Amino acid sequence: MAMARPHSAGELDAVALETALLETWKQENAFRASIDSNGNGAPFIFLEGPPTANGKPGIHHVVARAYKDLVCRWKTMEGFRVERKGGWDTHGLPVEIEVQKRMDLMSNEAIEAYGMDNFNQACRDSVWTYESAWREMTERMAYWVDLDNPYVTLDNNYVESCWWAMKQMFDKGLLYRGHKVLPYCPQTGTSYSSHEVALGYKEVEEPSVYVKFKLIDDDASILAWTTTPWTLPGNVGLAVGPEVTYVRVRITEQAENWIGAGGASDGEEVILAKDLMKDVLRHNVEIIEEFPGSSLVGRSYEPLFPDAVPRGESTTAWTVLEADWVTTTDGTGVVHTAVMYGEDDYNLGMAAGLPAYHTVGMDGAFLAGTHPQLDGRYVKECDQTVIELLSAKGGSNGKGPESGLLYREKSYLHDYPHCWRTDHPLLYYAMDSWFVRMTAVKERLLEFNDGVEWAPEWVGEGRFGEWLRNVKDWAISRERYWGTPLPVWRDDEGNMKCIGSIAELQSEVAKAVAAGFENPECPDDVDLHRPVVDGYTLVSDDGKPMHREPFVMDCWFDSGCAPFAQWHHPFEGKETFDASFPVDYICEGVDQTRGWFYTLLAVSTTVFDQPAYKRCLSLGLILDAEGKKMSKSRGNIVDPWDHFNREGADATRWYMVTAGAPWNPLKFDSNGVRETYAKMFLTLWNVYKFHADYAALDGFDPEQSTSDVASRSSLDRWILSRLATTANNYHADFKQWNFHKACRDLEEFIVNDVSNWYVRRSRRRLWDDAETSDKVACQHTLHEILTTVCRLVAPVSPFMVDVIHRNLTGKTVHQAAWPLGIPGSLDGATADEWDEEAAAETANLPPQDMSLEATMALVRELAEVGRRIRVEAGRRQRLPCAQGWIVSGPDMAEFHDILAEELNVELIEVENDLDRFQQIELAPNFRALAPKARSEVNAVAGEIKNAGDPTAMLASIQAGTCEILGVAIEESDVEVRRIEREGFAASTVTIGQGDDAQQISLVLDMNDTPDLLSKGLARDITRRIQAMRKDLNLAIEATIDLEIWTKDAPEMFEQDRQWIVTETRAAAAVFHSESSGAPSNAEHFEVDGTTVWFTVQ
RNA sequence: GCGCGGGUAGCUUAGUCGGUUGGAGCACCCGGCUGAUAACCGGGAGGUCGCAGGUUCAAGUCCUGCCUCGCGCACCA
Repeated sequence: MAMARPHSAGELDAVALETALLETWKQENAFRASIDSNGNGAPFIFLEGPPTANGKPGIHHVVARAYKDLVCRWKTMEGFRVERKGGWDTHGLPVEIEVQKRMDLMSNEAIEAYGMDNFNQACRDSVWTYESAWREMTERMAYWVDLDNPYVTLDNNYVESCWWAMKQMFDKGLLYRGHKVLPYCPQTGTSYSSHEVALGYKEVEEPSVYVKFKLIDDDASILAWTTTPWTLPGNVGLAVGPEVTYVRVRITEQAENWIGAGGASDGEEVILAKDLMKDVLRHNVEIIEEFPGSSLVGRSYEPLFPDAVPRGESTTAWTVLEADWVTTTDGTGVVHTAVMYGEDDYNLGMAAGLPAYHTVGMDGAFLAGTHPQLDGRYVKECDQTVIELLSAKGGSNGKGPESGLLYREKSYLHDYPHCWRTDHPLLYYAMDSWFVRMTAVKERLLEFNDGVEWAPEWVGEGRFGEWLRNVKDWAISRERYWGTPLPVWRDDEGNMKCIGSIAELQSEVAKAVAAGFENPECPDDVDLHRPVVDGYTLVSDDGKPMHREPFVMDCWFDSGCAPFAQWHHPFEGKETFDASFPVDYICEGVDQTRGWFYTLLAVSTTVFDQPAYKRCLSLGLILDAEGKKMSKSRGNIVDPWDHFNREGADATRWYMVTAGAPWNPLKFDSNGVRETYAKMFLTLWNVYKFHADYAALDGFDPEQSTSDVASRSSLDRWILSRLATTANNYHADFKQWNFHKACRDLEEFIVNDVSNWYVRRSRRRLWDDAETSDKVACQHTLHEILTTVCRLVAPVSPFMVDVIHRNLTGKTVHQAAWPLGIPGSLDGATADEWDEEAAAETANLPPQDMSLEATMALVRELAEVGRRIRVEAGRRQRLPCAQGWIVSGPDMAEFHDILAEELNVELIEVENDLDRFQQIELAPNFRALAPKARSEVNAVAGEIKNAGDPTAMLASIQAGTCEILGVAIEESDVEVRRIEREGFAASTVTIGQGDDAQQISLVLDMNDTPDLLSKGLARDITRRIQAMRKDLNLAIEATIDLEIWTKDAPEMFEQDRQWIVTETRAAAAVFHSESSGAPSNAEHFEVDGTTVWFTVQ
C-alpha cells in the first residue's frame, strides 16, 4: 500500500469499477474504518429516518439517501466522528393493509376471526419482505449506514422506550383521553388517516337541505343548511358568525316552479345571513330587521327530533352559539351543529357544553330511540325519510309551522371521502381517542424550532412554523392491531395507570394476581404487542380490574422516539444517548414536515423539554420526467438499478445533486444521468488516464520527485489557482447547503479548465522522453489537481474517485482529509464550533493568484475570438497566419506562445496604436444618465448612440463641453466601445464591468507567403497521416514508412517535410512533387486546390 | 377553498440592487479541429421570460389579478 507509484489506467467500465470496489470496501471494512480513522474526532450526530421495508425501494429513496450520505461523508472527511446507525420503521397501517390485502382480511371482524396473534405475526413477517432489496440498494449506491445493528421499531427494547416516553407524558398530564371526529367506514369498522382518506375522494351528488329551526317564544325560524341530512337528528346547536349580518324576512309571495320538497307560507318569517338571501330564498320576501349574529346568540329553538338526544346537564343545548369560523361562502350563514359528526361541531360542542351523545352506532345505523322511522336503519339510506319527516305538517317535532320544517332541498355536487376498500361513503364520526396535549407546549415548540438550522429556511419558518403556530393536540391512538400498544390500563370508573417499562408491568401484574385477578405469566421477554399485552388485567388502587385501552399508537410516535429508543434509553445506553442528543443532522423529504420532522420535535419537547435536532435538510419531491409525482399507483417509479447497472451509482448520485437545489422538486430524467456520466465521469476518468498512463510510463513517484509550485509554468500555476478558487467556493456552497451549485461549478472546472484547457495545453509536455523539469512540474500539477478533486467529489460520488485516489496515493479517499481543513480533529471542537484559524491551517490547497486567473480567462477568450475571426475570414485553421496583434489590455506576454499555437499564428505582438485597426463607438450608460436626464433619457441616449463623429463627441465629453438636450454629459455617462475598421480581420472583446471595463482587440494578418503555405500543407498532410495511423490501430510509439505525392501544391520546404516525418514517426519518407506514380490504393485528399496522395506502411 | 414553491429555447436550467443585446448544457443544422474522450472549437436556428393589467424613463426581475403544475392543509356546515 505504501507504494504510491501510479499504474496506468485502463478503459472505463463504471459498473465493473464500482462493483469491484464494493468488494474491496467489504473486505477492508471500509465504512467502519472511515469512522474509526476519526476515533478522536468531535462527534457529528446523524439520525437516520427509518424507512419501511414494506415496499420496494425506488429512485426517490436513493435521492434522500444520497444527501444523507453526502453530509455524513463530508463531515467525516472534516475530521468528525460520524456514526450512522440504520433504522427500520415496522409498525402501522400500511403494514396491516398490505397483509389484509394479501390474506383477504378486509374487515376487523375478519382479522379477529383469523386471530390477532396470527395477524400480527403476519405483519411482523411482512415488514421484512423487501429488506434485502433495501439492503442491496443501500450497499450498491454506497450509502454508508450500519444496517447490521439497526434500530427496529418493533423490537421489544424499542417499544419499551416508547412506553417509557408515553409514561413521561402521562405523568406530566400531557396525555389524555377524549373524542376525535374521524372519517370512519362502518363496513370495515375502521377510521382512516388523512392519507388514506385522500385516496378515496370522489365527486358525488347528494341532497342538501335547508332546514327551519323554529325559535321558542318567537314565530320566526332560523334557516340552516346541511349536506348530510342524517346528522340532523343529532343536532344540538346552531352556530352563527358574531360579525356576520343576519336578516329577518317575511315571505310575501309564493315562488313559481318550486322543485322538490319544502316550502313556506305567506307571512312566515325566517332568519339567515343577509349575503345569502339571494342564493337561498326562492320566495319574494320583505326584510323586517337586520342585526349582527351576536344578537342571536343564546336564543333557544325546538329540537328537530326531541327524543334523539338527551339534554343531560347541558344548559346550552338547542341554542344559538357563536363561532368565528362561520362564513357566508355557502349555506345560510348558520351552521347546523351535530356534535358527534363533524370536527368543528365537536370542538364547538365541547367548548360550549353541548350534550355529546351518538345518534348513530358504530355499524352506521341510527340508534334505537332516535325516531321510530329511523331506528336501526343505515344512515345513508335515510336521507329521503328525514326529508319527509321534516316536510310533514308541523315538521318532525310537530312544533313547526304548517308548511313543515323543510324550507328547500337542493342537490349538491361535492368531493366526499369514500372508503378506498369498499367504496362506501365515510362518516365523520366521533371516536374515543387518546391525545397528547401539544397545545400546552406550543411556545416551547416554536422556541425550539427557532433554534433549528433549516435548509431551506422557508420550510422551517413557513411551512413548519405555520404548522406549529396552529398546533393541535396530537391524536395518538389508533384502533388497530399492529403497532406499539398504548400502555394505559383503565377501570370502569376511569381510574388509569400508564405503564412505563416491562419491570413495571411485571410488578403491576404481580399486584393484580395478589389481588385475586388471574393473569398469564409476564416474563422478562414478554412480547409488548397485542394481543399479549391485552391479556393482562391490572388492579386499580381501589381494587377494581383495569383493562388495557384497546389502542395502538400512531406509528409516527414510534419514529419520533428514535433519538432515544434506538439506544433503549433510559434502560440502557445512557452515555450514548447523553452524548448524542439532540442530534446534529437529519435529512428527509419535505413530506416529512408534518411527519417525522414534527413527531421528533413533539416527542423531544414533551418528554425532555429539548429540541430533537439542530439541522434539518428538507428535500424536494421526486417527480418523473413528466413532472408527475413518483408513486406506486402511477407506476412511474424509476428502478435505481436501471442506472446502477448502466451509468453506475457515481453518475446517478452526481446527477441527483447537480440537477437542482436539494429542496426543489427534482424531475428525474434518465437522460440526465447519461449526460452526467459522459460529461463528468468520463472526462474525469480521461484526465486521470492521461496522467496515470504517462506517470506509469515515466515511473513518476510524487513522493520521490518534487516541484516547487512557484517555479512551475504559468499554466500550472493558473490551474492550481483555479483549483484553490474552485475548492474554496465548493466548500462555501456546501456550508450553505448549496450542493447543487458546488457540484455544478466543480464539474465545470473539471471539464472546462482541467480537461479542455489544462490537459489539452499540456499534452505535448508529457510526450517528452526526457525527464525535464517542465514535465515533472506538469505531472505534479496533475497529481495535485486529481487528488484534490477526488477528495472534493468523494462525499457526493464515492466510487471512481476512490479508485483514482488509491492509485495516485496508495490510500483510500474516504480517510483522506478535506482539502479545506479538518476542524473535527481539533482539540475542543464540537459539531457546532471550532477554532476557525486553527482549522484553516489544516487546509491543503495550492496558492491562489487571481490576476493570473483573470489573465488566462482573457487569453482563452482571445483564442475563441481568433477562431471566430478565421471562420469569418474563411481561413482554415491549419494554414498559419504570419502575425497577430493584441491591441490594448493587460500584459499577457507569458501567454503569447499559447495564443500563437491556439490560433496557428507565427508571431503575436502587442500593438498600441488603436487607431491603426479600430475606431470608437459610444453607448449610453443608462444607470448614470437616467437620474440626470429623467424622461429625456431615451432621447439623450439616442443622440449618443447615433453620434456622427463619436471620436469628436468623446473628446468634447472629456473636455467637459458636451451638452445634449440640456444635459451635461460626463465620461461616466457613456461607455466607449471599440470596433475594428473595415478591411481588418479583427474582433474586440470586453472584459470587466462598469468602470473597470476594457476593450481588447485581436487582429490577424491574412496574407499568405510561400512559407505559410508550406507549413499549412505540412499540417494538413500530418493530420491525415495521423488519422490513418489511428485507423490502422498503430501503437503510439510505432514507426511507419511514408510516401507522398502532390498536385498543384505550393512548394513545401525541407523543414516542414522534416516536421511531418517527426510528427508521424516516419522511419522513412519519400516526397514526390507530382501526382504520377501514386498507387491507386493511396489515400488522397484535397485542400485549397491542392491534391495529395499518400501511403503508410 | 387556504398556504407554500414553481412556470424562462424542443428538453434541463442560470439570471444579483429593476438598466436597454436574457446566459449555459443537451438535442438539431453548418463549418472547423483532433494521437482528445460518449471529446473539443466556431457559427446558426430556436424565447410573446405562463396570461393580462399596473408602477417606472426602463420590468424576466417590483405590484395586482388570472391561468397552470407540484406539495401541504382543509374539504366545512
